[in-house]
Parts: sequence; C-alpha cells; structure tokens
Amino acid sequence: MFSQACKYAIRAVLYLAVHASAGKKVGVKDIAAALDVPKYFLAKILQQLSRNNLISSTKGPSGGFYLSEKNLEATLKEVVECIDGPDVFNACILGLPVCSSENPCPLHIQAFAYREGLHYQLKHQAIGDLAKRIEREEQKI
Amino acid sequence: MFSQACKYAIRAVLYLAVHASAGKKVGVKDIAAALDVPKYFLAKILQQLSRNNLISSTKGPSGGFYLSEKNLEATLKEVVECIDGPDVFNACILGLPVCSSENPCPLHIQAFAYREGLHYQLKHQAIGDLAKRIEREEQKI
DNA sequence: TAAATAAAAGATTTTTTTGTCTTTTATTAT
DNA sequence: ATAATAAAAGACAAAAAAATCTTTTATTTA
Ligand code: FES
Ligand code: FES
Repeated sequence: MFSQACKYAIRAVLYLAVHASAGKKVGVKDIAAALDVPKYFLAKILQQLSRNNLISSTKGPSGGFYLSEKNLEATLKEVVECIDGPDVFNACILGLPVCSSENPCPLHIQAFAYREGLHYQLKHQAIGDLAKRIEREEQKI
Repeated sequence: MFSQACKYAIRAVLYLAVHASAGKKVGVKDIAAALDVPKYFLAKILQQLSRNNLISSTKGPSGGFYLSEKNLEATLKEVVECIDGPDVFNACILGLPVCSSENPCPLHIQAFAYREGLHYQLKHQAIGDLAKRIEREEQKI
C-alpha cells in the first residue's frame, strides 16, 4: 500500500503533532531515534514535506521541525500523496490501467472498500485531531 | 499492498482458471501476451507457483500451464502468500513490528477492517468459483 | 561578529525489485 | 529414435527504492 518512505512520513508527522510545537522544535536526529528509522533517509523525507508546506522547520540552534497551526489542520491524505504521488487511492489493486466500479477487476469490490475506508479517514481527519486521539488512547507510533 | 510479481501471479492464475484446462494447456508466451505482462518475468513467477503446486504444467509440445481440479480448489490467499510471503495479511500498515487490535497504531482500525475484508474473500473463495464469477460477470483480468 | 547548530541540498552507495537472456531438461509427435 | 517444443533453471542486467555521506546555507546564541 504505502512505500517505506511514506510510512516513515506518516509516523514522523504524527510524532511531530504529538511531541513538537513552534516553541519546542525537534531535530531529525531525535525523531529518527524515537521512531527507530534511518536518520538520513528520514531527513530527505522531511525536506520534501517541508518544501510542500506540510511541516514547518527552522535552521540553526534550537531549530528543528514542528507543525504550525496551519499544518495541524492538514490531513494525512496530503502527506501520503506528497510522498507516494496522487494515484495511491485510485489505483487498481491488480495494477490494471484503470480502477472503476463500472468495469471492475475480480478483486475490486473488496479492494475498493478497503481503500475507501482508509482514504475517508485520512481525508477527513485533521492531523491535529488525530494527534489528540493518539494521546488520549495512548496509541503507538 | 501486493508486489508487481504478486499482481501478475493473481492475474495469471485467474487467466488459467478461465482459459486453460488439462486438455487445453496454455504457454507463457500466450499468457504474457493476453495479460500484457513481461514474458520472462511471468515465466519465473509461474515456475514458483508450479513448484508450490498451485498451478500445473507439462513440458514439450502441446505442453503449457493449466489448473488441475485440485488447483481450482485452492485459494488466491495461497497464491499471494506463495509470492509475497506469509505476512502480507498480518503486517501493520505503518510498518510497525506487530499489528494488533490490543495495541493498535493510529491507522489500525480502518486498515485492519478492510484488510480483513480482502483477506476473507481471498481465503474463502476457491479459485474455480472465482473464475465462474469472472465469466458470468465478464470481469476484466 | 564569531562559533555552533541544524536544516537544505547534492552526490553516492546499497539493496531490492523487476525484467531479460541463455542453457538445460522433459515431453511429445513424427 | 529423432526433431521439435515448451517448461525449468541459472545467470545476468536494468531500474527503482531505500539508505548514507558530504557540502552548503540559514539561524541563533554567546
Ligand atoms: S478495478 Fe481492480 S481494484 Fe478497482
Ligand atoms: S497496528 Fe498498524 S495496522 Fe494494525
């Protein structure tokens, strides 16, 4: 479903939503250590998210990454599409050129439900709200 | 979700279920052409399925691949796991070391629900029955 | 202003996946 | 038996994804 880079991206964004803020930025090194993820690879991913204004950062001492108020209002759908491209939620599970309910492949019905359920949550839940739930329910990242 | 190899495997098996039989075997070249899939790569995949007794084959003139009665009773779950390994349906969508409802990641609920939906169909539907539905509903492969 | 810090950017390497080609082996039909 | 056929197996190449290292740029604190 998601590339390795995308998995790291989602986890890093959620980590920032929970543990960082404009007043308490956190560096790649710390994030990588907390998530047990390759440091340099994560840095690349964070740069890409930053370029696309999905996360915020400042350089220099006491710098690092965090989510602005604006960033917290975005959704994971945007994060996912930033890393894995815009077709993640529209592609046929068998790799056929188009996915459609009118002309479905044999796995379409289940696959479509699978994707849409996930897609719906990722599209409609703000990252900030998700973070609150993670803290409330003590979910792992 | 599925690797490219696995997608080809599923499609090839379904193609065989619909178009081949013990009396009418079909060669890699024909399958590859029909599915528009790289010939030599498909050959590798079919060999692996054959070694694991998920499809049948004979060499030589008028030889080729087909599904025996036994093969038709197997499920796509077995095909998938033969190619992509046994963890496909148990892995956390974020790549966390374990996926469990007791200690879920933030995407677990959706991911699990729909993954299980797919898993259930692939596990409980015999390939032969699936093939009948494909013919009945004229689904694409 | 200078030194220290941390992200941004660029270049490279490694690993995995995908795809190709060649040789061998088994089977069949002549 | 022999020739033709097609899968099996092995070796190889290309492309993509993942991971690493180095240099540059911006920022802050002393
Ligand atoms: S057509 Fe294959 S998943 Fe929709
Ligand atoms: S724990 Fe992540 S999908 Fe189940």
